[in-house]
Amino acid sequence: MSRPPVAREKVLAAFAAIVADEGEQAATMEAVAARAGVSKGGLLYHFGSREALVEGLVERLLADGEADVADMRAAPEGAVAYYLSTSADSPRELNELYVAASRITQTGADSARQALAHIEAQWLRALEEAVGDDRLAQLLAVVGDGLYLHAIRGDQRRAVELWRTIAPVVTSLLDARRSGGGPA
Amino acid sequence: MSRPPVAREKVLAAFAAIVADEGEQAATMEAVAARAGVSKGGLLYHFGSREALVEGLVERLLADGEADVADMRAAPEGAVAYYLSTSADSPRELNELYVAASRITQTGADSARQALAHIEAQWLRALEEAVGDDRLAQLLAVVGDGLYLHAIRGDQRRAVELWRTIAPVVTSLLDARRSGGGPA
DNA sequence: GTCTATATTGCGATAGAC
DNA sequence: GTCTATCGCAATATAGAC
Repeated sequence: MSRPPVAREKVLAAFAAIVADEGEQAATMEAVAARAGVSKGGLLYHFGSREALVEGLVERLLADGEADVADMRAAPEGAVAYYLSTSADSPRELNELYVAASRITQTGADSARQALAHIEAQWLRALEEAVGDDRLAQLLAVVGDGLYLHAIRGDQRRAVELWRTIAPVVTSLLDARRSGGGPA
Repeated sequence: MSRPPVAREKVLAAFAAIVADEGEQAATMEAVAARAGVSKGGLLYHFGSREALVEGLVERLLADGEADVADMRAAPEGAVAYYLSTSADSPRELNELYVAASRITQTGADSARQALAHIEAQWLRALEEAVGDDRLAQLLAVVGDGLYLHAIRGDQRRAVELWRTIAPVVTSLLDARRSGGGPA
């Protein structure tokens, strides 16, 4: 348990990668096996079914999500900037898992939906602590979701472009609110 | 052309409905035919392939999208409120088409991606005209995308909930900006 | 643990009657 | 214009050798 077989990890990484950049339908057992460098039979030794593959991905998403929330709280640029910039373009492996899970959501895997909701709730809590206003935090979370929508659609360039454009607006709005107190 | 057969329309509506609320994989030719009340052969008379079905949906999305942009510009509550509230919960048929197209995007249909980009560009232009600031307009567009992400994931209740929560924040931010001029 | 078959199912698409 | 019947294929999963 503490040291799962290497092949298993490679299979999981291949599955996440194909789902994230070609879609779930492209991630057939054969395609995943080929990308991981094993045979179909070899894959099925580690993951007895396609569903098991999805479950494995969900488990890793939850684990990596916890780590990301910790990074977010400790980020020098602040939790808000960390959250939004990584929503548009996360260099880390979490992005691939998140995009993959978001796509899998659409073919009925309820565990993926729950895992995403779990992580999003934690991101939201960290945002609340950072801005001190739960409704503003929800707005920021929605902005992150909007950036992610483009990443999920496979247009990460557009997501990054959008983030660059709106970042100063978000900053100025937060500043204005902090200094002025703001209505409502 | 001006009066396409009724069966064709019913098939298209069934396809959009199944994709929107059960996912694209569930929308098999047989399932679509059953929901539309025709046989598989009957369906294939109108749409010779699955791809033709997708193209038909894209065409309707573009037509309905134009109509929505017109409604948005004419909305009594203002273009921003119209856009964001309908992002969370559009009572109209457009929502189904938009969600369906967003899902289809993930199985490689490039025409769906292009159609969505086309409509989104028009929404953005209408937002720009309403708020008089192109970067703020992009931020609002991203907020709409974020609300839609939840609708696309099949959790429209959550999308509506989020909109109710953040609506006053958006309003107050817009007001503050309008009266104060705002930095940047 | 990993491989090469192979069984099985479900889908898109065709053919041709009505 | 709509139907029934059927072909061909691709994908999941199994069986059993190595």
